[in-house]
Amino acid sequence: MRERARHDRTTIYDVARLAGVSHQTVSRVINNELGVAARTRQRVLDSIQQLGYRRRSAARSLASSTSQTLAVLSTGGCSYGPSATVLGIHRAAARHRLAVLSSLLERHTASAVPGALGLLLAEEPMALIAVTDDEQAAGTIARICEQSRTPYVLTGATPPNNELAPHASVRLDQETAGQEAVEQLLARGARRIGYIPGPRFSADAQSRQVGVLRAATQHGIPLRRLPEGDWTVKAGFRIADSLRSDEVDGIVAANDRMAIGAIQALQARGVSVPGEVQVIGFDDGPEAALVDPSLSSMRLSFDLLGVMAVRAALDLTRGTASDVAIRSQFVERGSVRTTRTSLARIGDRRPAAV
Amino acid sequence: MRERARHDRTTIYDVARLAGVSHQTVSRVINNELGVAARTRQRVLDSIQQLGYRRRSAARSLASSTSQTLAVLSTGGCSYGPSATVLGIHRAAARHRLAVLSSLLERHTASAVPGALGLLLAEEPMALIAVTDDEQAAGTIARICEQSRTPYVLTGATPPNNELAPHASVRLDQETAGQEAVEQLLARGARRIGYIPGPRFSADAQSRQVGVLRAATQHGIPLRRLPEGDWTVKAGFRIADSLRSDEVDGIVAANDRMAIGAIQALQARGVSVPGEVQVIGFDDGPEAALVDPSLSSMRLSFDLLGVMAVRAALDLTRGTASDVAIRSQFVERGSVRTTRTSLARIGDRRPAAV
DNA sequence: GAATTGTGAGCGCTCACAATT
DNA sequence: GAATTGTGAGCGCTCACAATT
Repeated sequence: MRERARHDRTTIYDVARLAGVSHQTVSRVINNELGVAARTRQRVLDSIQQLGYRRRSAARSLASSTSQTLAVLSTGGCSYGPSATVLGIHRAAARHRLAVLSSLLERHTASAVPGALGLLLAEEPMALIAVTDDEQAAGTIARICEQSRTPYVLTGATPPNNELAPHASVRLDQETAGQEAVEQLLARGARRIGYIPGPRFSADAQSRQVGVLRAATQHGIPLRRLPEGDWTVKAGFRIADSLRSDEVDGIVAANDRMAIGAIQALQARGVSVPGEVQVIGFDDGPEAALVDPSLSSMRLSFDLLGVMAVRAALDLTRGTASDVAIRSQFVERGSVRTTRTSLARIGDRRPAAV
Repeated sequence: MRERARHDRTTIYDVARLAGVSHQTVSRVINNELGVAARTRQRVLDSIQQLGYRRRSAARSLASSTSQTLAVLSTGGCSYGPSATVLGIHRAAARHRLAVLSSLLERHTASAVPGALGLLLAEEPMALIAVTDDEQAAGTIARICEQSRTPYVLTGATPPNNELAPHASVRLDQETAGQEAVEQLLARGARRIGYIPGPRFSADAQSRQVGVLRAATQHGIPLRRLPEGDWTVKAGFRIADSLRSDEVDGIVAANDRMAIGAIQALQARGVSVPGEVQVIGFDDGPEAALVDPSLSSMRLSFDLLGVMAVRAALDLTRGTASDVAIRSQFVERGSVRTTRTSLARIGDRRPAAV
């Protein structure tokens, strides 16, 4: 035998020796397999305890060609939605006793996606969950996963048509949310509605816009489409500031930040919110409740999105591909006027989902 | 040879055959080792490219008993500080081409720490970084890491005295930040300063308080210590609301949220901020700039904290233990009065760090 | 025959050393 | 002798099967 640094690590062989069984029996016990006599199992468990044995997952992965690891790639930095989604993924993964390997990138670092993905895939995760609303990044992720035959779940972006690797899509039903945002303003008496869209590259922004436009069409009201913003407060301010007085009596912004900026611009010009202009944002992030007036917003269940993404990933490994859309919820706050009439009639037209 | 499902996976042996070299030479190339002839290296690289070979990290870990993986355990949920720290860790890890295995828990889930840690340690990370300001959680983490001889880095909590496993501490210099917050108010004419502390279990809250109290003592001003809050806007509101009029002309709150709540309470009673009471928070999170008046805050470089934590973790694996404190920065906004006099004289007394 | 336990090879790398140029 | 390349065992598990109760 060669001279190799002898580690003091305990292996299943040590446990087996102490328990007086074979290594395979120990393997059966740590994998909770059936067909081990209760007494034997107990002896093995005692030995594990006594020696402080802990299974080496690298050895297991290598031998079984499977891992108990989920990979997560997010391009959302530390902004609220992506963070909450990633947190939901972790909660669900912990419940299934899966390890989570993650790579968090910031927006506009698409060039870093292949490198990050390579690092993740080297660990051979059972599946990869992409948390991104950047269509280009999602495309890159899908392509590389297809190449390496890694099952993947997209949250927020459009799934491709490829079929080399199993994949699924979990998303928030942003279209319906966009539609409801407009309908909430209509129900509150607004008739000249302006829409501040999010950036073109964002799938989220696109679907919200589709819903907004659809609502306007369906209800036969003109929609004032404002310039595209980049999600920031500053952009919301600038865009709302360019409006002529009286041009709108309601504003839907594609996210909370831009809605907050819009409110600030209106207030700076002495326009009352919600008296003269009502405003609704998207996300219902933590800042929505803090501003004055507090911001009404379409609440998107990012946490649930993460949980469903894990479920979809596990389904994939069992051969089932899912395509889930999660419903949003209107949160009424100070930036809109209260309404006495029930909105049920308008709201109920939406298709059920989840 | 037994019948075993033959995977189509390419290994270094496949690469070696194609390149006409031994598997060891391939290993040398993929590990960037010296002493491989340039021509040979190129042939191997070409073969890797051609076959789409990707190293299996499980095999590498098993054979070398080392991994290129960093484990991260956070108890901060998706709130700003912890998220930004975790993001910083990811940025730095990516730069070093390290995989990141993470477990994100929410506050008050201390009971989940051992389970989460077990899952992480099974992967045998080169080191673990704890992102928590919960002393109890940090204690548990330290104990378990010591047991399994895993190097660990604490961010935000106090390191223990154990010496079984190498460990380091990286933190934000919260004491100095607390001191400066008070001094900024003093420099702006405030003389009756109230302090809203964070929860007792939080190490962050404790160090901020130490600095605040020290500043008051040093400058010989009375400090009105208010009841302890739980970081929420609501707590800040409640605590500030319990103040008698004129009791304070300056408030330092242990975080932005509580500071925002305090401002709202004051404004609700018709007290002008910053006219009658000036307010300073901690964190400089995204909400600080959004409220009205915008909130002055002690900016803590969470991102840098994460980056330094990775550096400390790498140092640990080379046998160096570091203990780093990162300086904070005052961000002046609308919730304090402007001052014409330079603050350099008061500010300069602080010891240099990082 | 059913339930339980054991045997030995193999997963894909790295390590220590040997062999070749 | 220095630079480069090769050999075979071993890391700690699981797999497929065999052997035992």
